[in-house]
Amino acid sequence: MKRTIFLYGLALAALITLLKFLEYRLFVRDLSMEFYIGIIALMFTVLGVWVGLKLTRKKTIIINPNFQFDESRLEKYGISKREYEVLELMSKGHSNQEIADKLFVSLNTVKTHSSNLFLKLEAKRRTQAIQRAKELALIP
Amino acid sequence: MKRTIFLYGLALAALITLLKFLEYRLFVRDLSMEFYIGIIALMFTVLGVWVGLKLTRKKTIIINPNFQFDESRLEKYGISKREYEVLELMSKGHSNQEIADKLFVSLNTVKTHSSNLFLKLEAKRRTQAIQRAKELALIP
DNA sequence: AACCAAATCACCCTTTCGGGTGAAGGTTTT
DNA sequence: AAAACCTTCACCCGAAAGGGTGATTTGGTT
Repeated sequence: MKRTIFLYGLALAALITLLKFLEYRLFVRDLSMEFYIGIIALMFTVLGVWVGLKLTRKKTIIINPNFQFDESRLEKYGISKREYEVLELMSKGHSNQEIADKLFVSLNTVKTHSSNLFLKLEAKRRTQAIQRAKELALIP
Repeated sequence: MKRTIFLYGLALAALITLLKFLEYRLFVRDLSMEFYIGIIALMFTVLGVWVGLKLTRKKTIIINPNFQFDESRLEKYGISKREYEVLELMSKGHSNQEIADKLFVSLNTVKTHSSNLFLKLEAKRRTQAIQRAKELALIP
């Protein structure tokens, strides 16, 4: 982060130097105003894109490839064991009926669990719930 | 994506209008050159940051950092570009209607694409298709 | 004993999904 | 030109999913 800011300062300094040089050329010679403005706009756009990239790249790494189950995370979101079992099967692509068969409960029960899951994970659909759960490292 | 580019164009147009206005003020009145340059630099930096953010936001959602997109895999399963776009949005938890809105096509079109996807991925449900696609390293 | 959270199930109703089929327009390949 | 493929869209219909509400049982806590 500090390095990014340092590099940003460096780039800024370089830009200003270049600008001053261009400014000199502008007033002494034949460079048109439009060209000058264009250069400035281009340079600062590039600079802005670069800064934007630098500042957001970090968020990419937040999530985990090597999954480690952590029960405290479940408590954090108030997800019970049974709900978690439903969530796991759900993420593997099973239908509610299949989940009901595997857990030896009725279809209605699975629906209740999944409804509660959606509330706790702030999801509207099961695919969204799965996505959320992965982001929260609840499931691999 | 198309929307981003469109908005970018719009923002650019607005900026240029503002620039022309400032340019007028500069030559007719009392605005200093430095001030003018500063405004331009600032505006285009902001624009650049915004564009940078827009272009990288997608990568923020990636769960598996060691994912490498490989087009040959898609060909292996006969998945077209459009179908792949649907698959991506699907895996992010969007409904068919939401996907249709994002891709600027009708709900029926999305259904067709997803049906074809299920055939090609040998899946019965969208959750299963997502699971399969991840196993096949088609999506992160 | 009283209380509470979890788990179970039911019923009703709406929305979303998914399968099947057909079709039109466009591009690429043969 | 014909064939093959992609993309787009439509209609119908049944299956699955999801929301809301209420009820019962059970195990653990107070």
